[in-house]
Parts: sequence; structure tokens; C-alpha cells
Amino acid sequence: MKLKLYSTLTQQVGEVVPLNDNEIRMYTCGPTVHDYAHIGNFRTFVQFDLLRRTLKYFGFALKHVMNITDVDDNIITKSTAANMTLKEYTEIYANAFLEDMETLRIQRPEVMPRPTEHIDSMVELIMKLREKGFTYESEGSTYFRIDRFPEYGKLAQLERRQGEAVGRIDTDRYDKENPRDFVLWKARKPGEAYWDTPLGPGRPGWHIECSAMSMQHLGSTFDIHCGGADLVFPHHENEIAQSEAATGRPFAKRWLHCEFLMVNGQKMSKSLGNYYTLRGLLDKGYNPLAIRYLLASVHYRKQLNFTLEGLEQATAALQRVNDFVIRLREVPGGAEDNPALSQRTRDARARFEEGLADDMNTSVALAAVFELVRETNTLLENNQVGPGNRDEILDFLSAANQVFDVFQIEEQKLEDQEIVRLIEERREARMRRDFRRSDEIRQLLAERGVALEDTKEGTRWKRVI
RNA sequence: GGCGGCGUAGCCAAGUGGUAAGGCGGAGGUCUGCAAAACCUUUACUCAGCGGUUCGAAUCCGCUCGCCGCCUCCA
Repeated sequence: MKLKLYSTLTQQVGEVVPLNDNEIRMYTCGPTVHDYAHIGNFRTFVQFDLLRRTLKYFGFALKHVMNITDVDDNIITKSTAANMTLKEYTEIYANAFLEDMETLRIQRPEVMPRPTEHIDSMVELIMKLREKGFTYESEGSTYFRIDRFPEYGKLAQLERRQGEAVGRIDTDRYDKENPRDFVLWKARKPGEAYWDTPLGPGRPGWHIECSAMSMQHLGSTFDIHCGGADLVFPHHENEIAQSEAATGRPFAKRWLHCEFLMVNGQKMSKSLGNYYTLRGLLDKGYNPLAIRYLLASVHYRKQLNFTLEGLEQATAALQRVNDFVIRLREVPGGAEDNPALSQRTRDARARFEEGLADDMNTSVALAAVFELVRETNTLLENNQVGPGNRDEILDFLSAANQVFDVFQIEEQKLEDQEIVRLIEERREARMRRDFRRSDEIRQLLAERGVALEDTKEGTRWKRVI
């Protein structure tokens, strides 16, 4: 099956064809580590994790680069206020970010470069632009002259307009020939971190970081560049301009942008104060995989309105699949297999893959899982599921988990002996028809996140997520 | 003002010409010591509104209304 993805550049969905052999080279604009990331940020990273896993699912080799930006205005301001070095300060939030990634099961990209370790590449790139006449200097800073790049605006569909929007005045404009020009190298300011380079003392502008790091690790032309929807303009537009001006070659072939997480109809953001952090939600008792599920379940090009109710719905949906797996595992080895169900399982897998192949339509992919769950539950009700069916379905769910990684498919063990003892005690109490004690124990375990369900074959337990 | 997008059941959400996937929730039932889980039945004659094209439209076209994002640091 052919994997198709949208590109902001062409505004069309098209088949993914690697530039080199079977390998996809992909760059994701990562976080700036001046604070804890909020789950709006993580929506993007979860979605591009799905992309990463989808590419692998469809058999591509992958080299994925995601930066961790460790120098910018915010970082400088905050680290100074905290009386810490840049490195001391950013280390805290970089580590927090990596931990949060793990909690959300976001796979580590192959390379996670940091700008402060790539200053040479950036300077080299700017020097190349300077040689080719794309830059000018003003008050110690180096700027990119967009008039020299006729294709400027092709990503954001900006026609080169005469009139600029009223009221959008860049505070630096008096330094620039054209308000749209952007800074490549910022002149040193007293008290701020700087690097001594042939461009003069200073630090890199925001946009040059991603160009330099992506091209250093992936080459001047690579397959996919992704980021949040707010990066289309100016960040990615500027990356294209400076990269293509420097190399004379196309930069990223395909651009993917993840839409925003909304809160009450407004973009979740630090400045609006309407944000939730991962840690905050975990403290409230929400399950990280339910959060991952919620962030993954809505298509990346649609805004997702985040609510706690939505998170609870996601939790329930996930629990349904996990409960199904527990029940499926109880299929006796001697039962007869059901050929019709085998066929249904293959169909479900095909629909799952079709959904993913269609620009990562996660809703369709997940619907394929849920349909199979319902149909199989009905058959389980009538003992029409055999061990072969069970294994085929578990195999399909594992495949789905290669991409989504939210379902609990491995059998869980009770390592807590106290809980094991209580379950046994309850079993004895029920045999004596001592339902008072029985219910008491069930309540006790519920408080510890373990639910008990009595079936004809005995009592089963499960962890509540 | 320019650019991009959205509006489908109580909530989330798929569906881009052929007669409304899936999830959550609600109601009734089966099962159960009671629960829980699961299953069964039910919950949009209709897709923001109004026109148009078509044998046929949630899907195409036009207009109207409402909402969001980018154009400024931002995932």
C-alpha cells in the first residue's frame, strides 16, 4: 500500500517517495527549552511520533532529526533572572522534555541536535549567504535580504504584496531595509551569551538554527520537514529562503504542519495562560497513555479542542480495548477457530492500513480496531472464538501498537503479594457467600486501582487506567 | 485587509457525488449474590442557513451566518 501525505508546499496529498533508496530523512522543529512544555506542544510531537512510526510501519528506513533549542531570547532572559548559565538552565528543561517524551512514548529521533553545539555550521551557512550577496549588516547584526529571493512566500502562499498589514510593526524594523528581512546573526548585547565568530560577536538568529542543523545531519535536500502550524510563517518560510539561497538546491521536499490544541476555542499557549502540562494532568490522576490516545486520535491537520471531558472519553475508549485483550486471552486452547473471524481480522488490518496510508487518518485507523473489538466481543459472548483467532487478533493489535503504542497487549502480572492475598481471601469469602467481606475487599482493591470482575470461570482482575 | 481552515447526534469524530464509520455518554434489556465487563435494542429521515448544478449532494458551485489559526515570540 502506498503511503500518502499532505504537503503545505503543494497543498496536496501525494505519495511518499524517498529521495534516496528506501530512506526517509525527516526533520522536526523541536522545543525551545525555557520552560516545561505543555500538552499543546506535545500534540505536535505525538503526531510526528505517529508519522515516524507510520513511515517505519510502511517499511521505510528513517533518519529523523529533532532539535532542542537551547539558546533564544526567552532562555537568556530567564536564565539571567535565575542567575544560571545557559547550559545549567536549559539542562533542566531539556531533561524534563526528554522525560515527558518517554512518558508519552514518543520515540527518540536518531539525532537531537542543540544549536549551541552547531554554531560553526550556522556561521558557515551565513558566510555562504554573505558571499552570494544575500545578506547585509546593520549595527553588528547580519540580515537576510528577502528581495534577493524571488520565491519568498511560496510555503505560506504569500503573494508579494505591496501593503503590509496595518498595526503589525516589527520593533526591529529601523535596522532593516525591508520589514520582512530577518536576522541571521544577532549582535552581542551586554551581559548576554555570545560567540566570537567571523560575523562578529553575537548569537544565531532563530531561523538559521534549523537550516544549519537539518542540512548538516540530513543533507541540503531531504524528504520531510515538520513542525507546528504556527511555524509556517515566518519560521519555515525563512528556513526555505536562507537554505535554498545558500545551496541553490531545494530544501525540504515535503512540509507537514500540525494544527493547534485548543482550549475553549482558543489556542493553548503560555501567554494566554490556558495550558495544561503533562505533569499537571498526571498529578490529577490521568493516565499518560490516555493523553497520548487523545492527542493521537484526531487528525493532525485539524484543531483539537482539549477538555478534561475529552480526556475522560479517551480513557474509557482505551480501557475498552485493554479489557477486550484481557477477555480475549481467556479463550480456551481447545476451542474451535472461526474462519469468518479470521477474514474479519484481515479486513480490519487492511482498513487500519488504508486509514494510515491516507495522510495518517488516525480516526479511520482506530475505528478499524474498535469495529473488530465489538464484533469479536459478540463472538466471545457465544464462544465462537478459537486460539488461532485470538493469536491473529493479538497480532493485529500489536501491529496497531507499532504506530499508536497505547494498548496494553502484554499480559500483566500482579507483583503485589498483598493484592494477591486479598483476591484469594475474597474468593473464599464468596464461597461462604460472605458478600459483605467480599464487597469490602473489592472496594479496597478499587481504591488501589485494581478492579475485580466475577465471571463464570472465576474472578478476573485488571488495572484501571 | 491578505492567507489558511472549520461548522456532522448530548460530547469527540470519520465520511469529498449514490443515500450518515467509530468512540464516549444516555435509555431499556440479558448476564450477575450485587457489581463490573460484555452483548442486544435504542439514541442524526439528517450533515450551520439559504439558493443552484445533478437522476441523485454532508460531499460540487454561489451567497449568508458563526468560529479558529497565521500575518508578531510561539508546537
